[in-house]
Amino acid sequence: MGTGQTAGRAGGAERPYHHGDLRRALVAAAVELVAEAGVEAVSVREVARRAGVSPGAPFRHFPHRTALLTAVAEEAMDRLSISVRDALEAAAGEPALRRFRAIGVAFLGWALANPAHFEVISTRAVIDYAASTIPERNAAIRAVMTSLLAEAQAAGALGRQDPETVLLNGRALVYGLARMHLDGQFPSWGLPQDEPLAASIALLDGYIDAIARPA
Amino acid sequence: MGTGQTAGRAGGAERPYHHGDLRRALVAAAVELVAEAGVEAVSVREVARRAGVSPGAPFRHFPHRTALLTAVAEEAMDRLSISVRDALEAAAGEPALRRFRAIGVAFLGWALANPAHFEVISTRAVIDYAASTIPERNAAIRAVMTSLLAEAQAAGALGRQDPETVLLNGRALVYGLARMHLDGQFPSWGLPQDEPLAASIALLDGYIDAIARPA
DNA sequence: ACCTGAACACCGTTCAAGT
DNA sequence: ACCTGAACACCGTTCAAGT
Repeated sequence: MGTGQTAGRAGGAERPYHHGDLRRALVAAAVELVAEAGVEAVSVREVARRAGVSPGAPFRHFPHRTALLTAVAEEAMDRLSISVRDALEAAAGEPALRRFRAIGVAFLGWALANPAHFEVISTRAVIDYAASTIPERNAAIRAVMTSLLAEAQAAGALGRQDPETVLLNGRALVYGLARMHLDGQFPSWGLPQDEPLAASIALLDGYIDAIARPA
Repeated sequence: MGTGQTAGRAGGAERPYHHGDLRRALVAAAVELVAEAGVEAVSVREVARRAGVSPGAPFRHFPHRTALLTAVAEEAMDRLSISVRDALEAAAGEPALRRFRAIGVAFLGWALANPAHFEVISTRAVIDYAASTIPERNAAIRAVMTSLLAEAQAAGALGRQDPETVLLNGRALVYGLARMHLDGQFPSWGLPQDEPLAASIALLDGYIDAIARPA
């Protein structure tokens, strides 16, 4: 044990990393820190400490703190995308408007369960949003929503609203709810802190009902 | 000039403040900084510098940076409240649902025109939201919205949705739009960066139309 | 009563020097 | 090619000492 030579790619890197896959280790440490103590708790130095490396080392892999957090955000966005995909698979047989709803429910479920990660993928002040892969991930989800609403409209399931308005208002609603929760505003709007997801889904259902064609 | 004695209350405090109303000067400097360069640019030391005072002086008036920013947020919230009040006065003669809409328009107008101040009053990570006067200001606006929706319902202006759902979804929608704008997400949702207010109001109108009783 | 100025324990970031 | 460790210019916050 301890001949101090580790392969760069495969193999089981144990103990400290003097050579290992530092980039990945840094992102992993940052992801942990975000979950444990929120975005503001992520300092490059603390991440370096957790990776067992000197304070300057991370700058070999990320030009600045924002770039590190952007990598964290991209990983978080991947998880959100998977959540949405799973929800769509689970709702595969249902009408288009129900599948549209399922995306909202998945988003709310993920955002309320992972507030700090939701903050990272959302907040401009924290990451380089435009330069990240997040907009394209978003675009993919948006495209699914658009086609679901087109399908719903073709089936006569929509009311008076045009699909684009339904899409954007739905997105803003769900994003707004997730943000209100994150920003600690549920109490001041009479929403329960204990069952935030149930309350949020009930509101989403109210919205869906408002834009659906009357039965 | 310069006999170095300034009254604590009235009088015209000129030049530096060696004694003056430092608390107010600190808040004013912080408000300026927020507008100029955003929340993250507000450091206690920079605020002290702008007020012409030593780095430790602010801590005589605010226990921590968060308390200073909370004072900034309360001032910002006052301005937002005035904006809403003015909009309600301007819409005095109109039907309840139009006055409900006017509150949303005023909120959007203020938030999009003052993104950094909107961030300060909204973000939990930045201020002590619960301990501030902001929740009560919010409650006042919420109370007006509630009574407007009750009035709208009594007049038969609402569709199937119950007023509480209409209220909370309306709030989440408008908050979500303001946040999406602040977080730089308008482009990735196909919304114009140049005319964000017009686009947001159009969406709000779509929502109002969806919850209104069909004509 | 309020402010100064030095101090402490942190930051992000850079850069020579090491391996 | 990648990492160390010292350095720089910042922070928030505390606290003796000054007026």
